[in-house]
Amino acid sequence: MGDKGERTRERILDVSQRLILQKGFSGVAIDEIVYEAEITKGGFFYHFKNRSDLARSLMERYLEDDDRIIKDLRTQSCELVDDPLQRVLAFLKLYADALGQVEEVHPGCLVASFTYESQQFDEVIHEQVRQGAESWKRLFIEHAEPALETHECEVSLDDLGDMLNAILEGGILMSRIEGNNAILHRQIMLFRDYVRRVFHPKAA
Amino acid sequence: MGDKGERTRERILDVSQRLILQKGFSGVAIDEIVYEAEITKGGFFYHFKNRSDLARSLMERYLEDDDRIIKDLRTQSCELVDDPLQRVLAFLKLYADALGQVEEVHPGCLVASFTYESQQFDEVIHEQVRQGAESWKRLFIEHAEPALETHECEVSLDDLGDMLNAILEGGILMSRIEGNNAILHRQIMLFRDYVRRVFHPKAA
DNA sequence: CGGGAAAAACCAGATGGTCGGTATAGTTTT
DNA sequence: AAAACTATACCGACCATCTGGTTTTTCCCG
Repeated sequence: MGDKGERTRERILDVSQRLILQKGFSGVAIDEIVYEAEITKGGFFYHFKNRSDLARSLMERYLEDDDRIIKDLRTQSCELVDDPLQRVLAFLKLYADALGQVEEVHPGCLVASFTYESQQFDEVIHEQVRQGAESWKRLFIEHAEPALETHECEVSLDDLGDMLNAILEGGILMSRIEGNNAILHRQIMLFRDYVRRVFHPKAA
Repeated sequence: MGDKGERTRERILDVSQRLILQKGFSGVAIDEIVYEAEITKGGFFYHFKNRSDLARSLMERYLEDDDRIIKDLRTQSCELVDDPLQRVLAFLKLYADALGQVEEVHPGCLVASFTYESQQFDEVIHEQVRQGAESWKRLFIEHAEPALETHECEVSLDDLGDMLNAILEGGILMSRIEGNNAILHRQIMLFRDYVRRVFHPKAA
């Protein structure tokens, strides 16, 4: 199988992502990536045209992975319960567990990292970041929409989608600052509690 | 007044903060700061020992400013209403308006910026960041505590404090991504709505 | 199935540039 | 006279990128 190159490429991406989330994109030298990935500089530039290309590839992979994870949890939640609102609540519990119940602290979100260095990147990456955030929001909204058939919601799903994104990003940040991943878990559960409170069964 | 030096120092800090929030700490060269602040390199190093010193001074000033702003809003809210819970809600409305009702998008938070480049900084700055986040949280908790005399709260104030921090940081991030500061305003108002829902008057 | 050419994957090293920081000597402002 | 700079030069480290060569893998032909 001709996947040796692919494996090296993935290793470069893994190492890069880890380093970037700790030091910021501009704070990571290619020399450092090359050293940690146990390749040479030539090897790096065989796989990536330049720094920008690395950034674009990283974000692409990150968003794809994230999308898959969220969709998996959504599917799981649908298999667990039938009621649309309960599915949303189950989904949020699964999400909280997935992100918050690991020992180590969350490594950070590439979307946040790149946003705080936005002027270093070209318009292609800005668009990737926007699409990513919008995609997360839409996944939540689509999952929550069926619940509107049987329930009234006091808040717009649009605002709730933004709120989930904000809580996630903010929760990751606070967890990193405190070195305590439990914060992230609890914050998602608080959001879940809020969702529970703003939905009311429709009076038939 | 012998504050010419102080004014230059402040100008350097202003320029640095603006640039860092756009490009990240590692992404900003001292040469660039020097150019934008219309001084020379010698002038820069007259005011700051080195890069680390700049970072520490920036964070120090940022936290002091932020602390003052929050305390002002808290005082304002106390002048507006008497009921402890209403004061918290008024405070959050004032906060939302202050941060969210400006035309331009929020420039970003230095605490978040530094956290996403944490490995670039020494332990002194890590401690500043931790203290900063804890300070914001404590200011909210102290402001909300009197409400517990007359009301029951279904959620711990500790968790609510973390939630406010998370919503703020996450809201700032989402606003920047979308280029729309209204998101930040609405997210703080959603948090306010949550606070309203978890507090119940005590049955005398 | 095996050898060999082509293509893919990777290495070693050089280049030109940038950056943080230092140093020095002088000038303006307070 | 002290504080607050300017002007300029310099250094060593670092850094992105390129060139040209080498190894490894693939795969096709016999």
